[in-house]
Amino acid sequence: MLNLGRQKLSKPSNLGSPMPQQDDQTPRVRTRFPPSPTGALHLGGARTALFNWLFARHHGGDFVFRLEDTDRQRSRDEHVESIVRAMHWLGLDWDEGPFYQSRRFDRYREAIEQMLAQDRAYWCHCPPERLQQVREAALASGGKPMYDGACREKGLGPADGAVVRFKGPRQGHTGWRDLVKGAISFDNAELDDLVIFRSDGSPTYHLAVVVDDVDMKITHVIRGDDHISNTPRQILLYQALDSATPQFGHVPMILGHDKTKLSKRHGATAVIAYQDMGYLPEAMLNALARLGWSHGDQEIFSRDELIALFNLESVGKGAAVFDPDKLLHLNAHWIQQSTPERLAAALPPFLAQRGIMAHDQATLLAAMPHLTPRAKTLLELADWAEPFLVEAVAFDPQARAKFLVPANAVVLQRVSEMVEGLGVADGAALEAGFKDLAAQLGLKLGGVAQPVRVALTGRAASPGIFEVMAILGGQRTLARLGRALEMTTSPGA
RNA sequence: GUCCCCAUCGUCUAGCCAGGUCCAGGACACCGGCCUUUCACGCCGGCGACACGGGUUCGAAUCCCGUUGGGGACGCCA
Repeated sequence: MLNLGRQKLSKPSNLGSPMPQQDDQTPRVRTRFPPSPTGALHLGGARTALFNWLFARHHGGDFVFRLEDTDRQRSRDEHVESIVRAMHWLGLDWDEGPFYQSRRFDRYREAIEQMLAQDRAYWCHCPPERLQQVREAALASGGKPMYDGACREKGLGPADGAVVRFKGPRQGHTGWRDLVKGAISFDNAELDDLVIFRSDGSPTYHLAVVVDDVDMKITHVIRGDDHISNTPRQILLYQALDSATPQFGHVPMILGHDKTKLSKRHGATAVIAYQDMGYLPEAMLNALARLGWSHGDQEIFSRDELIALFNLESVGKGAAVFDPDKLLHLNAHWIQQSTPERLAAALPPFLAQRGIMAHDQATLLAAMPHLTPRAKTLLELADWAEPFLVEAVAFDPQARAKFLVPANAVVLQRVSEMVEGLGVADGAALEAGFKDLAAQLGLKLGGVAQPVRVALTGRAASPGIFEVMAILGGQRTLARLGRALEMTTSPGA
């Protein structure tokens, strides 16, 4: 069993001081994130979680985490674990929960009894086949596939295979002022009597969310706009339960590059996959926040800035397409902002992918500042770090064929002598020496630097050559120079 | 099909609510240049959009209507 107790991951600092001002008139802000554990946390869900979390943190309120697992067939523990892992990674900590709907069935049953007693719900004996027919008939005659209310006034009781339906109003309109979309209204005639209690004894989503949001005193429901059509039905349920409705904010969906609902066809959609690909959580948070929300022309936001600046008014109304390139760019930025220590701590898994199971930490730390401007992901960072961490460098065949040739033997020989004399600590002296040598040999600086670069790193691209030598140290520099010198005369091996 | 939502560069967006300062600004990507010992970083420049049609107005990206387009919902899934 996972430990899913009260979580306190990162304490959002109050730098920039968001405004946790709470007077006694306005109730404390409480938001929630209620995924159903039927799959991994995907980008859309993560953004919804982020917006709810930011809204709560901005207002100094509470963020509740709840698992909507009323569908026992599809809900799985492994998905709960992966969602929790993703939330942890992103640093979205919750104040209460996780609550499991599957453990609250008694409470839902109680609500249903109450509605039944007040004639706000009724038993329905219609078999699935009939429902299917009614839907098809409605569709055929150009209408909306809705339940026709056959059992509505029959006064039926429980029976095998029976369900309980909500007895909704047939006239009037149900609307609300949406926090992001503005006024929205539905004709109640468009709403049919939805099932709130299944024949297997479990409550349905609509009933469970409403009861939970009431019990958990949720004040703001921030969710994807694919829930807009559910909202009038839920508002009616709040009323049937004699409860006040929370405020609703429907944020636009995140689409794939072809502008359709995000799915596996669009590449990596599970947030946790980005951790494995070498992305930093701050980059993901930054990217997710900017998908739909904006603050003038600002593009870069730290977690604390997000908390200080986030508001629902600045959330756009149109759907957004997720752009992996922008995430990559943001990741490069946040890698550069990060500290060598933190990066080094996050690197082992990526190093391991390259077969490096152990390495010298001091060397890695020393190299880090020269590596970060070149890496857009931790995976790339590990790649750049490799030459500094392995005993014998792997030579890029092309680089070797081009630079470790007999004609360059003299270059390597002379540089070795130079290093023996000057050491590797004084970059300026080395540079002067390189220029001098280049002039003597009738070469440009690159003519000297490139063979040396390949000799020391095995590649044609690396940090500045004098930095490379300093990081490697005199001994290893000389050893690699020597080995490369041998290679210039034995092309095959 | 019915209902609901939406509509500024390829993408994310600012501007729209309180019409003129917008022949529309920023960012990513792309292209060119600079820097340079390589690759990056950085810097400079370029390409590139108000979906369409009416209306209101001296004036509309901004307000109104319509069209088109897109998305979502219509389950004993959430």
